[in-house]
Parts: sequence; C-alpha cells; structure tokens
Amino acid sequence: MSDLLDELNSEQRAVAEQTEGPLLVLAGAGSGKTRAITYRIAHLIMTRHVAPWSILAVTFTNKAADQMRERVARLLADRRAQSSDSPSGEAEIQGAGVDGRAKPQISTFHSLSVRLLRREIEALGYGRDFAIYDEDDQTRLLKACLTDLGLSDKLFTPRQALSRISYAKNQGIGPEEMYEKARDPDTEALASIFGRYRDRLRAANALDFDDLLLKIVELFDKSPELAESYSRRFRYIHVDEYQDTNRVQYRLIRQLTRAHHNICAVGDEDQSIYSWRGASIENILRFEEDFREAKVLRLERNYRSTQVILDGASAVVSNNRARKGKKLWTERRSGRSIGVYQAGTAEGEAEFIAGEVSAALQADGYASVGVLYRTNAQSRLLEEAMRARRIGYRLVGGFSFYARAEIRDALAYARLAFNLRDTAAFLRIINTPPRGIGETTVAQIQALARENRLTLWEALEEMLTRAKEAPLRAARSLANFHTLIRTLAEEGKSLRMAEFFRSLLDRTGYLAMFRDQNTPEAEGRVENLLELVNAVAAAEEAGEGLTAFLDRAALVSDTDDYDERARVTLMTLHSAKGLEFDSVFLAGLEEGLLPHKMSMDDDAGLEEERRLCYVGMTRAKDRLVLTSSATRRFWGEEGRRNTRRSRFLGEIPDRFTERLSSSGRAETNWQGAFNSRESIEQLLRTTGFGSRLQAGRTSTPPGSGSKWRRGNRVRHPKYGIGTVIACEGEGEQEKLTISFPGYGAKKMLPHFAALEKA
DNA sequence: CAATATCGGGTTTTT
DNA sequence: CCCGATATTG
Repeated sequence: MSDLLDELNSEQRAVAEQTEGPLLVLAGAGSGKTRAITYRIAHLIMTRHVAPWSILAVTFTNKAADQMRERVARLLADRRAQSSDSPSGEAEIQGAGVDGRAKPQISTFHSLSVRLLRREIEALGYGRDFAIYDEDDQTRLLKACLTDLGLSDKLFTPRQALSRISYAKNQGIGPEEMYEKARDPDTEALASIFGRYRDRLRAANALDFDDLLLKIVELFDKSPELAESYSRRFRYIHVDEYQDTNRVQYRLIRQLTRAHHNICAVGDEDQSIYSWRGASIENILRFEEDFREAKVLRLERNYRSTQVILDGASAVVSNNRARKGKKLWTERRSGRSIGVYQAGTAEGEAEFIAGEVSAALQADGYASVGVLYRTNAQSRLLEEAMRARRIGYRLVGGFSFYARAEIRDALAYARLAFNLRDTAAFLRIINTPPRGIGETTVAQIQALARENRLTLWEALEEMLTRAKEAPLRAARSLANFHTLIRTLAEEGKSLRMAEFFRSLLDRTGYLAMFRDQNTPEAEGRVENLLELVNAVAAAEEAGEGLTAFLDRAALVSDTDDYDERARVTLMTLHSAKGLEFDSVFLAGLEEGLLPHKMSMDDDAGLEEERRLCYVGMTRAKDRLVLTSSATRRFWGEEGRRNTRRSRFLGEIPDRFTERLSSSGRAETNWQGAFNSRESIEQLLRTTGFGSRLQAGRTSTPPGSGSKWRRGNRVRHPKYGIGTVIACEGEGEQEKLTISFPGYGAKKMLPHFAALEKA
C-alpha cells in the first residue's frame, strides 16, 4: 500500500501516527501544522479505518475550517482514486452517504456549538429557533438595558459595557457573582446592566456570541450523560490554535474528552494574541498536567520563510519570558535582509509601501503581498496610497458583506418571520423602510411589553386588540406590518428559500425603496440584495435550510472573505494569523502603536504585543520590510506628533537588517549616510528645519531584462562588493553566483537580493 | 413622521 | 476625519 504519510517529514509523520491518547503539538510558525493535522485525519480514516463521523476538528475561524475541510477531502479523494481496484468499494465501506455524517466534523468552535444547540437547547428552556445576536444586535439591546435602568451612557459606553460583560462571561462569571465581587459602584452598576442584558437576551430567545459556547458547556454540566454521549461520538478530537482557547472553550474540550483522552491540541505559545478576549496561554502551558499521559511533539522545521526572516523574528520573540521556547530552522539559507525604513510622515510611509508593492508586483506577476498594521485606523492612508498608484488591493476587516446595513435588514426580516420573539430583528425593521411607525409608537410598544412581560410581537398584537376600542393613530400602519410579517412567516414555511427572499424583498417594499432613490449608492445596495438572493439560492442548492443559512450568515467574520487570489491584501496583524505572503510590509513600528499604548504598561501586555509583531514577521516567505514614520497625526489633530521607533526594531540585530532609502534600495551603511533624499530630509528635520522635499520620486522597476553578465562587479547590502561568476535562468528565475571577498561564493536571485551594479 | 443640518465624541485587537 | 446621535424644518 502506498503510504500516505511518506509525504510528511519525520516530525509531522510522528504527529499523524500518534493517534491514541492526548497529544500536544508545539508547532512553530510555518511548520506545516495544518498539513500535519489533515494528514492525521486522513490517516485515521484510510489506514486506521476510523469512522469519519467520529472525528472532530475545531478551529477558530471559518476560513481555517474551510481550508482544512478542503484539504482533507482532497487527500481522501486522491487516495480513493489511487486504490483503483475498488474505486467505489472503499467509499462504501466508509459508509459515504449524502447526509454529511460520513465526513469528519470540521468546524469552528462557534458553528459546532450552534449545531449542537439547535438540537439540544430545549433542555435549557430556550426554543430551538433561537436567534444569534451579533455585535450590532448586542449594542442595541444593551442601549435598551441602559434606558430600562435609567442609566445614562455616560458611565459606560455600550461598547465598553459589552466588552466587560463579554470578558466576564468568558471567565464563567455571571451578574450575581460580578455584583458580589464588585469593589466599586461602577462595577456594581455594570453587574445590574449585565443582569438586565442577560434577562432580555433570554426573553428574546436569543444568544450572543459568548452564549453560543457558554450554553453548550452549561448544558453538558447539567447533563453529564449528554456530554458523555457526545464524547463517545467524537472519539478523535483535534484543536487548532490551542494557545487561543479561553476558559469556556477549554471546559468544552474537557467535556468532549471525558469518555476518552484522544485529543490532539496544536498550538504555538509565541502566537497567542487573544488574551484580551480571555484566551489563556495557560491552557497550552499546563496541557501535560491536564492530561497526564500526554505526549508532546514539536514541529520546528519552517517551510515558509528565509533564514534571515526567521532569525529576525526569533530575536524579537526571544525577549519574552512566558514561553516554552523552541528553535525554528529552515533550509532556505539565502535571502534578502529584513528591510527597515523610516519615513518622515505617515503619508510618506504609505507612499513608500505602495511604491515597493508596485515594484514587487512588476518583478513577479504572481507575487502575493501582505500589508499589515496594528490598528484598523491605519488602513486609510495605506488604501489611499494604493489607489494613487492604481494597485488593486483587498481590504480585510472593515465591512464584510453580511455586515452591510441592507443585508442585515433583509436578514432581520427573515429572522423575525422565523422567530417572532427576536427583539433585535423586530426593532431593526419595524420602520425600515419608513411605514409610518415612528419613535413614539415603538416606545409605546416597548413600554407595553415591559409592563406586561410580553415580547414585542405580543405587545404589538395587544395594541391592535386595544385599538379596536380606543382609536390609535398608527393603528393602520401597525396592522399592515402585522399582516406583512404573518404572511412572511407563512411563506417561510411554504416557499423555497430563494423564492422566500425574493418575495420578502418585494412585499416589504425594501428593494423598491432603494430603486426609487436612484443614487449610485442605492444602486450598489440593490446589487448587494440581489447578491444575497444568489447566496440564498446557492445555499439552497447545497441542501442548506433556512436556519442553517441564517446561522452561517451570523457567524461569518471579516477574515473569512479573504481571497487567496487577491495579490495585495491589507489587514490587521490579528487577521493575518495563519496566512502567508511572498512579501510582507509591516507598518507603524512605533512606540504606542506597536507596542500599542493600551497594552504597553504591564509585562503581560507588552509580551502579547511582541508576539503580535512576531506573528506579523513570520507571515513573510521571501521579503520582509518594517516601516515607521518619524511623525504621525492622531485622529484629525492639527499638528503631527513626533514618534519614537518601536523597541521591537531595536531587538533585531543589525546583521539581519538593511536600512532602505526612499527609492527602496539599501543604503550602504557609512558612505551613503547623507546622499539620499531621505537622509537629507532626516537631517533637516533633526536640525529643526521643516523639510519641503516632497515625494516626486520615480521608483526604479528592478531587473527588467537580463542586465547581469559574468564578470560584473556588484554591490550587495550585506556582503558588499563582489564579482558575478555565473548566470543561470532568466526573468524571475534568474540566479546568479557571486563571489564576495570574505564571504565566498553565494547564489542569489537578483530579484530579491537588491543587487546594484558597482 | 421623514428629511436635512449641526454637533460632539471616538479607535486595539474579534469569533 | 468620520461616524452616529440630536435639533430643526418641511
């Protein structure tokens, strides 16, 4: 039998073969951990003949889950095709059906929980048609709670309150406990807000994101038999990004492994960047105590980056104390030094990056480029610079499709039709489009609901009944709205999904509202809505029901629409985890930005910032450039503020870096000190003269045609002057062998090596 | 009740 | 600077 695992290195292979008992895999950046897991799953199915449905893999993002699912499917398909004597035989033995139960369960924590809860939640007194509240819904609800309690939003902004509530929830703390532990009146107030928030969520038969995990854990606590039965079903459990699990997720994992200890946790303590969301690095550090018979394996060979990038990144992260420590290595010895550039202004920084990106794209038509930054606010300047150079880019973060108002409105109609208790959906669309139900009327409904402990929908019906005796101005509008939603609820049951949505958009007058506006913006919204119908139709074709579709829409996140084909991607460091690019530009390496000022006061915070920097650096395969600006304007401030270079830059030894000039070329260290525009600018600045030198520079597209000949004298940023002794290949593949006095012969790609004729 | 004008406050990271 | 929340007008 041809061995599947021959395609792995020996460390990865060990991971795949260690199928029984607890296993902790410490996998460095770029060490092929996804590969190890996917092969492990395939190995379990193909070689160990484990039933696919008894395998579970949990990830944090939909993107990671999709990718893993795809890769496993491909592995299985390839192998089945290969065992040609029984092309269908094996599949049948595995019980491959169309119901999906024959596939391994690969999903995010959140979608796994939703799946289980849709089946089991009645045991907790919720209806199975529960709604999922996203941040938008949560904020509305929280504001309503503040009003209920007669509190102004001065004390806490809804956002602040929510984030503290969320943190508490993830620590497993409820309102009562928060109240008892409160040491100050603010926290006491927060506890009462929390309590009200919880009650109103429940009354709306709704769960917020945190509840999705919390409730399943609660359910398993309440019914150990149920936990036991799920644990027996999922006999082989994999957890990706284990370092990012929080307490609730940890408890869920413990519950699911109670019938066995077959857990394979994969993580990297150096990439733990979600402690602010309750993730605890402790989970990975104490794995061996939790599971006594645990085996620990390390993946330390890196397949992604060049040695110099790895060295630079390791140098930074090695300043952290809380880590198990590991040594990453690669066979990609040669590579261009890490570029370091300091611009005078943030605009200049963005222009520099855009220029470099453009050059990289010209040099290699297939190159992928990641432009990474700490805060979303930084994206604006970068976007502008990209547009100025007509570089196509994709922005991750910001507003995803399902976060757009028009899409959320349309979904709210569907949600309300499906679950009449859904308060957030009700409030969202009761007067969208305007149908004569104004603020005052809505307030009346809410008051009625509150007094009589009714849902908004029931309160609405009650008002209609009363209106028969005492006339009510908005009665007609309310009755129309009532009929509308009733009709939709009916249609939701009888019509096919795509039809239902088309009818919904039509009956509500929602689509017509935009069509009438006749503005380009409204046109875009119409298009989005039609796109939504397409998405619904596609889901229907894939056999997905309305609930499943709405669930998925609720759980999509910004990083999910990351498109592998986009060549240039702009995103935050957090979103970049798990991705890789040929070239990476890391912007804003300044004190206060990276490390961010909100987390640089204590050691734990600072270490997390350092890990963030590490994550960013290790996304790069061939080229890494770190940029900063000497001044920066903070949200519309009049003047610019002077910045200080990030301490992380100082943690990278000079031998791994090269200072870049504004043309993108490496500055020769001593000679060129004051002969570039950039350094003159710098001089003027430091001597107190404002520089008016503006960026009218022309970026020199590198390496067009073969300009290298044997015998050429060349200058290399790191090795100095050398002589070309051999040329091979052409274009991007062109490879030179160069002899440098004192370093010997080096092979290098001029495209990456920033060679200059000397 | 809806549409437009003005004001004030806010940015760390997100499933 | 950009957004949403409020005040004012039609």
